Amino acid sequence: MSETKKALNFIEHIIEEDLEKGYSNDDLRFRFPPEPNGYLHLGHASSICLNFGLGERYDAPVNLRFDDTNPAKEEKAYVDAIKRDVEWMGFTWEKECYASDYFQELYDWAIQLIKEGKAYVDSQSSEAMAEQKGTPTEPGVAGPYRDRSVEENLDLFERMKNGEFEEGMHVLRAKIDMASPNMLMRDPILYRVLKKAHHRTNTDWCIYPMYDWTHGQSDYLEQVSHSLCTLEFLPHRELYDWCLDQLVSKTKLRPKQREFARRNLSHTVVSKRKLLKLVEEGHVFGWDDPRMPTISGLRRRGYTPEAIRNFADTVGIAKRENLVDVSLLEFHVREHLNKITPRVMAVLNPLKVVITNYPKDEMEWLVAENSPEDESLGSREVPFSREIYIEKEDFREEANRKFFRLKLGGEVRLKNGYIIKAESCTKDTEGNITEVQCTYDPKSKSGSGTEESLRKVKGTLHWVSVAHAIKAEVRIYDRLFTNENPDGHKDRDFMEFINPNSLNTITGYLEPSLKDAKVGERFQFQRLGYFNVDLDSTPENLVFNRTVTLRDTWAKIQQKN
RNA sequence: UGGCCCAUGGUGUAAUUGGCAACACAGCUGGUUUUGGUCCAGUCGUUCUAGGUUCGAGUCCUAGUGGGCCAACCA
Repeated sequence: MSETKKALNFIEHIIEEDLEKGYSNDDLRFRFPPEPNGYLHLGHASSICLNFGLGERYDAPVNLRFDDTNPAKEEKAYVDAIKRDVEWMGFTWEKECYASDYFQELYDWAIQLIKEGKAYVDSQSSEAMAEQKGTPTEPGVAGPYRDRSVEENLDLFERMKNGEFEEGMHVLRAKIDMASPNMLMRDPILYRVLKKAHHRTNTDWCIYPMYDWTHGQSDYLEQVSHSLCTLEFLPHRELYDWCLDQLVSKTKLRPKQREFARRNLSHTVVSKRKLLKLVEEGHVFGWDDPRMPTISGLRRRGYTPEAIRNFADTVGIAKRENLVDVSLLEFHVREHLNKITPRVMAVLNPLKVVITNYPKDEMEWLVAENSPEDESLGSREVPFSREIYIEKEDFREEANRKFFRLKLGGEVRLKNGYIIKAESCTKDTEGNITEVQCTYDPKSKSGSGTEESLRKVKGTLHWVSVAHAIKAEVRIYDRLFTNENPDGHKDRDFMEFINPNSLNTITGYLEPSLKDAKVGERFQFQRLGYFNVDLDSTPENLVFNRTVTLRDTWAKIQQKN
């Protein structure tokens, strides 16, 4: 690999420094720790690429750990979806772990904490506790149960565990510092009663540990060396370290939490809560709707894992606020799809062209190269006949020199076929063009080697034979939000910016070779964009998604005028 | 009226840790092309402000400005 010179990000600098200061390469271990309460999105993809990328770079193991401490929100179905997504991204985890596997250790450590006088059972309402907690600018005050005896704490905590109390009656709190400038250190809650079945431990437990009492310990148990999370957890670091201080053994590795900025993508939202809202309110058809920035949505849309990984690598990782333009993501899909997809012809907005000097009952098969990028993809045959469809946008009665397409009296080449000349056109009563009459040059057939076939004409159009075309449903997607940063307005809700026209379903006319296209297969519809076969597709009713358009300089030229 | 984090072209990230500010995307010009795609060549544009330390500051210090995070029995 020529990657060795690649610049390091700040996390890699930290690791390099640790390596110099005495960590051995074998000490390195990472983890990707999603909560199974929703589907993974592009933000997670960054984290996945970071953690697993570090694993690859340092040849270190990476665990997949489910942070499953809140049975009220978590489900097995999400666990399965997450595993599928990480696998699809092309990464392999060392161990599949669950925070719930550590419930017993966590409980034992909590007992130890109580015995050392560092935790107590609080029996107030959450409102009362919130009041005593103070505000960021005012210190908190001690509640009435802060100095309960160790014996009473031990007894109450055990009874909490045994299910003797209803939810909300008692919680276990760490006894740290009610006046700390860090709100999280003001006696954080460690355990709460939750009488809900857990997707793995079922009803074994009715008390569940909070995030802060779980995460660092889980890292420690798995001997994760660098625990990477997003910036909003930065204030948690002090508590993460406090929790570790209570139990870390000098002979074992002590995990480090470090924080990076989450990636924000323009024209979308990346927050499970907000994505859930889009699903629940029916603005999209589900978590894997091709318009969603979820990994499953992107997969269904036709994105490749390579494209997403290259995107994540290009964007990199840092600590500042950011809003990455979707065009960078689109660049990376195009880059990959350009290399791997076979080219085909499809007309999405048909206009009939009759080639008047082509015999009525004749047809022929023309040879078409599958990819100019990859010869090994070979070629196929496409049927040509007297009546074909071209795109409506590809014909004008008259146009200036910049218009390389078909106009009356002008010539274009039909891709893989003949040069045609537009002679006349017919219109309906409203003046819409309904048909174009052309003549063709029989000697200009592509690949025939004749002088005429070598003749240069400015425009080349894609087309399909009317008699041979197969119809398919084609789903054209646009951005989900009309605003570049729907989440970034203090006075406006992100839902105000939802794009009502993010999905446009049309009928396309495809060359017949596409008849047997399988779900998931990707193609370039020449001059139009990259498309793949949607999950909803059946042999009787083909359904395609437009993954992304081709780069369109013609559209830019038109915009300027 | 608190604590913490951050600030480099339009966007995202680099800068051998104090030594000529660079890479990708986007934009613009041109060339090639049987995809107005791809590819190739070229081009535009950057260190928040004010002080300080230093031979030398994007990098260190001070102050300011701007943005973000922190008061869930969520993670």
